[in-house]
Amino acid sequence: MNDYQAIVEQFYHNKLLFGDLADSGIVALEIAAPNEVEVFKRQGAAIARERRPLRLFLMTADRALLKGLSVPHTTEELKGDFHFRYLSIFSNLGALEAAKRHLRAVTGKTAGSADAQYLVLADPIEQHLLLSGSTFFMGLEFGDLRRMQLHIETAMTPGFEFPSAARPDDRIVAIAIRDSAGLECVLSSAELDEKAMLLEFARIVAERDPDVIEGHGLFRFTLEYIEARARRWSVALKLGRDGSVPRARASRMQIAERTIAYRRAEIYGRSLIDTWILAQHYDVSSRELEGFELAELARHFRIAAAGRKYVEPRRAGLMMEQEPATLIAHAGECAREVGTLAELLASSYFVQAQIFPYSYQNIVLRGNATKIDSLMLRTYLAERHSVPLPSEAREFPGGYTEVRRCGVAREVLHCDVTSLYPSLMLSYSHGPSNDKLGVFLKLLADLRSFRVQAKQLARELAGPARRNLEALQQTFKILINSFYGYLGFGLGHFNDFAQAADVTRRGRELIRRTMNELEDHGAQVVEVDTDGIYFVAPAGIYGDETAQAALLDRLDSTMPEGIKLEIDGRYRAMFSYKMKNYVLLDEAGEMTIRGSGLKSRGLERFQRRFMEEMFGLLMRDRHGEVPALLAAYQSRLERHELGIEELMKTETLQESLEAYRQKIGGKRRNAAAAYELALKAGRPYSAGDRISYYVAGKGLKVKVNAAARIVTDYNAARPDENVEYYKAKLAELFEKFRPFVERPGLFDASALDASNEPAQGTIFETSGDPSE
DNA sequence: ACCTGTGGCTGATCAC
DNA sequence: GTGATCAGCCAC
Repeated sequence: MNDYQAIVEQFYHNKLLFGDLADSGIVALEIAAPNEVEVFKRQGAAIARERRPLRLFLMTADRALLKGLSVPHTTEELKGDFHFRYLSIFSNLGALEAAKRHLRAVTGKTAGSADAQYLVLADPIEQHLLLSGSTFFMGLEFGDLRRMQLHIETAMTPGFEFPSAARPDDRIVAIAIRDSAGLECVLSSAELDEKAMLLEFARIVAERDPDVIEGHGLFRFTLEYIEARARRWSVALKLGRDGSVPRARASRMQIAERTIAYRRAEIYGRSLIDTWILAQHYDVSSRELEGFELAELARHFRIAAAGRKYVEPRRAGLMMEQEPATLIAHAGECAREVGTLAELLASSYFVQAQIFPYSYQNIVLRGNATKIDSLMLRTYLAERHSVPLPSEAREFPGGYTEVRRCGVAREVLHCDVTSLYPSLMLSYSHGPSNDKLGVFLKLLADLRSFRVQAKQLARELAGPARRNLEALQQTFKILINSFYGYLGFGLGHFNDFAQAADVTRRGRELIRRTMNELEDHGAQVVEVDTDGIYFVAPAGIYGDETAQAALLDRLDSTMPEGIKLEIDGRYRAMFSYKMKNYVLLDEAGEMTIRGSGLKSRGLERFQRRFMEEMFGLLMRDRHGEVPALLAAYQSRLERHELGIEELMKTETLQESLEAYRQKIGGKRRNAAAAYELALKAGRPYSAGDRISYYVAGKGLKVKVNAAARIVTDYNAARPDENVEYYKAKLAELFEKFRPFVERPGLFDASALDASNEPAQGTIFETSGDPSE
């Protein structure tokens, strides 16, 4: 056995993480009958199916609650004296439903309320997995899955700008299908009518029998469209492994600050993976995607199919007017890109499906703290131990943030405390105080040590083994970072706000101590956020790695056991603006912009461009050229030279139009341009959709939400953007940076407030100055 | 039905 | 005008 197998084997023998290890090869699990699950196991090219008794459960705080319940079940008392101390097991769905009705009636409350008397998980598959300890994909690798990619192109009724399956003349013109076993085909209107295409599509799915169907916008567009067209032609889309048609219901998911409405579809025996959703998740940590259309992602990840022609995103709708032959070729390329994208973005979820008691499809849709909770529950139930009620949420202070100096600094280093919160939690045993079985910190410690080993081994290997370890390592990293969040998670059964507050307090103390140490050693601290410090290197240290190591050693000696510092960045220059807002210029001349004030997607592109060019000048000691840059932008605005892509704003709708309308009616929020346009458009927009608009009209007094126009209405031949408005915006933007342009160098941040007042004689003429 | 946390900046709007 | 508030986006 080689190192790789040995280490992987060792990982997978951790029961806390991977559950019961016996059940390998599961690629799907479905409720086949009220009292049976059907398990689909992959065995090479074949699929084995077996039926097993269904096992469901709920927990109660009081045995008497189930008195009088006549459906068959068993109840046992659990160890310990936590709130949920009785476990009731059911062997059929109807019995569980009856029990839920009974409990609702007896307690007058639903599960999940603050003082809930019972606990029941919403999804029966999750219950079964949690109770049995089984998880998906054990013993398999990502490459073992039979994956199919699906992409459709549609034609629109003339005069419309968006597709709708409800219009009789809108229709599918191409269905591209690929799979990991080598199939590549495009069904198209060139050969088949729409009904025949749909029938053929269903036949191919049944024949190729994929475990996973992947698509970009699968939930929010593709499946819904296909199903709508199938209804129109009375085609039963038998896509399930039992010959059933897809089921779907409206649902929502939360990804960071975004709430996304989507249509949750399910196909019996298969997992549905939407790369659009994977990209949303990816962007939460990377924050570098320009947009979420397939073409943009393909460009970003450099995975474009050969010969791919790009279309500016806002013009994507015009693709639909192209010749069928172009569309058909395009569809095949898209399916190929979906497959590559899924390989990049889904492998971490594949590993997660081996760990958590959720289906592969649902793993993508659940939050990390919820997943950690499921591991806690699984172990407590396996040990037949009672489970506490979540404690009530309360606020607690977070990380320490400070801008000590602002302006342009030279020879800057960044040091950070490696894995600050996880390290503090392990060093000081900050786990849930009611975790009697010690699951939480054990899991965290195991994950951390696995990650170290996996990272190390991945470096030594190549090929698929390396990719698998890399996926493991990435997954562990994500989980490790979620443990702190779990402590402050209102719905975590073992949450502990006092412990969460202790962790952040120690973090603040530690970083402040490190700042002081650095200054004592001759560094000038510039910017601090939670676990990292940017500082001007003490004399002679910047280019000298040995001297840096010596400095780190001295600092490390003052650190608590188990806490390590590292220097992980070196920058020729840094422009420090405000807290969490700064620009770095590295040794290779690459610039990195951080912070919502400087690089937010909420800013128009011309503002971001202007700032980027200005920062480049500031950091390269060319302040004098900024006024000319400003003048050049102003004149390009006047002459309509910038193009609407530079001027438009793209915003994500965070709530449904209905919710917005209600809030406006109740004066509970202000009018916003994106929503007003969505309301006018007549298209069924929902939360998570993005809208691009620009400001038209004349003068500076326009109300943005009234003067905004949707960007597809812009006509470059008759430009109607509000030039005064955009010029004023640019002038205001420049004003914010004027002090740094006029007085180069690094200042104490406290001194800036005084110098930030409007300068006494304006040095630079700015044609669009709003003060004129 | 769904949900990891806190801290910070900015633009738009509205009440004062 | 000014301050307060909300929404959106971002750092860690």
